[in-house]
Amino acid sequence: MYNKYISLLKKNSLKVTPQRLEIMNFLDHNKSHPTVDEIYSKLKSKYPSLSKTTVYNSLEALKQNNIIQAVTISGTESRYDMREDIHHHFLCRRCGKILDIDLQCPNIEKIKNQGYKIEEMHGYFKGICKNCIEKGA
Amino acid sequence: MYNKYISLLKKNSLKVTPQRLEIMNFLDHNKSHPTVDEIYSKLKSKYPSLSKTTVYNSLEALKQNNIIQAVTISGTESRYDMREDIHHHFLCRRCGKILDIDLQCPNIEKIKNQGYKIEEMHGYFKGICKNCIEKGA
DNA sequence: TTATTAAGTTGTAATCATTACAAAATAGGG
DNA sequence: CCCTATTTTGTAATGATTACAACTTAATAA
Repeated sequence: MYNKYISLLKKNSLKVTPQRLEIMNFLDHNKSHPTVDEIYSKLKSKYPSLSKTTVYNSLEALKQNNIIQAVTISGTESRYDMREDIHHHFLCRRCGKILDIDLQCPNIEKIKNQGYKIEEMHGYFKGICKNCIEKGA
Repeated sequence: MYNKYISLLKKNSLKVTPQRLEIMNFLDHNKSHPTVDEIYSKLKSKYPSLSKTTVYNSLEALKQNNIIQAVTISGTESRYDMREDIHHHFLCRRCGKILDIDLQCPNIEKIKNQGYKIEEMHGYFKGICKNCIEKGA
């Protein structure tokens, strides 16, 4: 059911293309913060005509319209996230996974009151995740 | 007076080299979160033998030892910061400046209590800074 | 439905930050 | 002063991202 994605695109005056629908669908069903390359590789096998530039272009358009969010926690590549609510991210140094951390930032209001206009907020934590701590020695 | 930097290096079992001292001194006196290229260019004119690889290497060593911090807010390049206290960053989309935001994150303890080991914490805000809002129409 | 055109897609070729590597230099302990 | 591990240096890769131009298509209006 791509209706959800179609209306999101239309609401933002973006043309509805099969490529964009596939990318949105992929992100919606892969919450592991995939890289451009992961998105491209997976979709390429199903849609051989897909170009990596299209993936970049589409992600950029979706990001500009706040449909998706770029997660730059690793420092070397962007990862993408389709969640709408504000949340933070945790990068595990041992297993490399990027986990969602659900918490509110009580500081945003404070900064707004200081005269800043806030358009984006990112909270990144790095360390060792619960899972790896339990497994590891 | 480079004594401060010398003892910081020694405390961390890093060799004291003129390159490292210059880089530390530069960061200490340039709180504008310079890029590798900015650090390199400025120091290169004073110390022509300096190599950009050395800047990268030194920054990496200093980062590993928590003497400096990498700020990856822009997504395209790392910037560096010598402040010791925990603080957040604000990237102004209009003037491009990266500003320090002094506030505590009350959530760190919460996440630790959930079983995560936290080694780093980064809070990034993006928007328009006070200054640009006042100047702009 | 068809014609029109602005928007989107594609592939290739740049770009640019960062890393790899190996040879030369040097810091610091003995 | 010697020795050796560490650091510096320059050059050459790497890898993510962007630029670009030709081609294609979505969406609008007649």
